[in-house]
Amino acid sequence: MSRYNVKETEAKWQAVWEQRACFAAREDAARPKYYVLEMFPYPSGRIHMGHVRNYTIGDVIARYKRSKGFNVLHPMGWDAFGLPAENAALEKGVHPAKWTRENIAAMRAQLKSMGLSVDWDREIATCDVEYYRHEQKMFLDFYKAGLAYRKESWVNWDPVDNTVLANEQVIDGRGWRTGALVEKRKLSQWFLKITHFADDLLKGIEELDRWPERVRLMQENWIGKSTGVRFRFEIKGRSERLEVFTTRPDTLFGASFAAISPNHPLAAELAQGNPELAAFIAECNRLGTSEEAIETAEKRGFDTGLKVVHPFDPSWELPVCVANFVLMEYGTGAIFGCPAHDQRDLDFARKYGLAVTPVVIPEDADPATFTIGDEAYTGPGVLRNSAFLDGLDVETAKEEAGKRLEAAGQGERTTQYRLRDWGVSRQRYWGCPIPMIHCESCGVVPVPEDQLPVVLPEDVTFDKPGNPLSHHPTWKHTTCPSCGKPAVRETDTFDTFIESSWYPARYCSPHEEKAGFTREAVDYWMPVDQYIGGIEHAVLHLLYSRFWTRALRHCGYWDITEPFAGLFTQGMVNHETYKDAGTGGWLSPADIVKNDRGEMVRADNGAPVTVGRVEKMSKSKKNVVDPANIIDSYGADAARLFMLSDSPPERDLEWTEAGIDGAWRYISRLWRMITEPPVDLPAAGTPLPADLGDTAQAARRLIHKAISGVSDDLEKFRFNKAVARVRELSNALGELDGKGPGEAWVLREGFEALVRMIGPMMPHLAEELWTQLGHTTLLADQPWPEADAALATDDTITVAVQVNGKRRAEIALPRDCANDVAQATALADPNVARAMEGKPARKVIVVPNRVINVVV
RNA sequence: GCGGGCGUGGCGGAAUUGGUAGACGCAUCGGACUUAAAAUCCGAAGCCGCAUGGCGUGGGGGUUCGAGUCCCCCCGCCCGCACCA
Repeated sequence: MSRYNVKETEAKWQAVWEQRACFAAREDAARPKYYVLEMFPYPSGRIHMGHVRNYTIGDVIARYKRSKGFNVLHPMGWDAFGLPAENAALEKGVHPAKWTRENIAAMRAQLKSMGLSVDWDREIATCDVEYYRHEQKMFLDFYKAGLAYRKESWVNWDPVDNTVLANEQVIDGRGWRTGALVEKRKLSQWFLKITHFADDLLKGIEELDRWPERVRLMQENWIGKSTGVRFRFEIKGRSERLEVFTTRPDTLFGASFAAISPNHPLAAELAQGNPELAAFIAECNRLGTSEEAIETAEKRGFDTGLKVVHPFDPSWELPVCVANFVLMEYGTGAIFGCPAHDQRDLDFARKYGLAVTPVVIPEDADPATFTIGDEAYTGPGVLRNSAFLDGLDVETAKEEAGKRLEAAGQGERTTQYRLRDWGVSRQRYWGCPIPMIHCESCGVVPVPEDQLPVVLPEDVTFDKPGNPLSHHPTWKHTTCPSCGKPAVRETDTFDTFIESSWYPARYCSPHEEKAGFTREAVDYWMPVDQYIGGIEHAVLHLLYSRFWTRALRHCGYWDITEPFAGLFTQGMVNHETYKDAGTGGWLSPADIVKNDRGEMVRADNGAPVTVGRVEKMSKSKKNVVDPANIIDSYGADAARLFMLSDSPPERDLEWTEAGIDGAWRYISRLWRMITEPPVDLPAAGTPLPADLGDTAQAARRLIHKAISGVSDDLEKFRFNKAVARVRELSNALGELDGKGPGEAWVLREGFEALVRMIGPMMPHLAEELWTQLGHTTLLADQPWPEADAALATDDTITVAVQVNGKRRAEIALPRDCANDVAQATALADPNVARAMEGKPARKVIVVPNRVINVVV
């Protein structure tokens, strides 16, 4: 019995595919293109199971589409700038560039061991100047087009390290390295005007019909469009006015206060002469901005003593409070409070004894008795107690109130977005330099295009805290392109989301030197037909890419609007967690064994182990399984098969030892079944014999049903079902002894179909079996099998017969047989007759080819 | 709090979208091969019952000839978020 030699076989075919450049993509107008892209990895050093799942899914799609005749582009590269490289420099003294490039080399080898159908000739790394130089040019074009600008913005500042911290480096308000209390500092930073496209980005979501609904929803909420009115209150005794935004101008007659954010300039001004208010503001700021804090926080306010005048009634004055639930970042940082129709305002009013006047009465309520309890009324209704708005419905009243404010010059109807402009400056070394120069006489001057690229210097040191670019002896010193006087370069670098915003385009012409991409290449390949990655990028990366695509169109780079026509978000790879029952410390799966009583114990000392819940693989919980070890012992195909089996790809998957064993067993079984058939198979290409017996005939039906089913499953990314169907077919073929008329021929047909169908999932095994079946071609170049529609549908169908909705019998009927024949056959069945207990059928429902229900 | 999703055997999951619930796999049990074990192969199995049969898709109700699927109420779990005026 020959054993399948995984290691040798997988290495052999990987080499063959590479030598023959099987997966090199060329533009070809004659063939339909298909661009499959998995989110490119950050070169952390080793691949993890999430990568294996991601790239397996992508590779199945890529190989399947290839076999269906598409001209497939399936590239790979590295999201190579970012903070971890700088941390490595600080912790291990390795230069970020060296660390990154070594990681890339290691991970490239690991990815190649998966047998991906990637065009490695198109590999890119975003830290290469050949890559990032092009985004410097794009940024300058955005600047010219008014899409990039500079403004003051807050950063987290670590006073000990004298460095800016990213949000994730701030833990409980302290710097992650120094433990020092983080300060807020204002710095001048670069922003991209994503808000310019707010409405377009929102409208575009409607067209993304191959995106998951929940990602579309998350983006919609993130953009957060609301329409309303911006108007100005007159402040008693002061010359300036208080501007507020509201979506409910219809409820203005129910107003009982105005409130401003603790961070509102007016609050700051008043606090100067009022230590109590200053203390209140400080207290509000202390209260964390975490969701939990906000949720449990009580609505609190501080009466400033100021009064504002109601816009529709000069004799009506409202108190102005500083309130902890008003956000400076949204709208104008000030609101008017209508307790009857807004829950937060109601909570606030109840606490401080302010008036609660209902002005919208539900259609079915009695206006004389309608009152508000502890729940604000936010539904539809008719306006009351509202002067000129009385009797109007909510929508009409909103419009009318808006018009009045506009007519009086007090306000205007506007649209408000939650979306804020994208701050792209990072006070970091390992990123793309922002191509700008600061001149004392000329101010900010863009680097002239002929001086691009601004190359990130690699001769830097990390011995001083802060950004090494600022400490570099020469790099930042230059001359002003405008006046020629000495000037300094911008030492900030770009947010790494910029690199990932346009990399799909770079893959289309990765070696182009003059531009980020050529028009011909992107016109042919873009947009990406299928993008695959984790849900964690649902908002930022995917939204920034959509923005960047629009910004490029705005600047005449191309005509496309959306970078990703289809999006698939895969689930996580999880694993059981283990703790030492005595010490409570986390244990790795590798440290655990089953003892002879079937209990989980420590491998080293036999101590009992508590098995915890199944959770996302993470270093901290030690429930990580290294794919390299798995591929080493079971092979890439087994790992790939496991990733595709059982769990639907969008759901979380639990990695288990038993599961990978099962995958390996199936591979061995297929190998044995096909390399040691029960009878000699006819030569490849032997025509269909005339004398097919019933067994052979039935087996052919199963083969063609499987082809049709698997094709359908792969089209819909239902890989778990495709695997189940493939196994079903191999079970059926395994039962044939090949001795009956035509059976040997059918075995060959079945094996070939099987091998073609596992091609995308287990490409090495499939390629090897293809050779074993006597072919000299490459399976990778073979077309997907075609199902014979006549064979894929049964001509006799087993139909269930129900009596009063309960299944009582099964009968065999010719496909699509006449209803009266079906009915007669059903009623003639003895089990049916018995269940009917001699009563006449009142009604018989016949669902063709499905079910017959007799009602008595 | 708001928004979204989910709940099916011991487990992962399937069910042609209102038509035979439990495909396929894992674990389990029985048998064959073996001195034995492993591997492999064959077979059994939702639950209750010896059986005719009954019960069964988180719980309760409804619509329907027929409900895992549709509607209403409740329970539990997961994810996202922004007190958004």
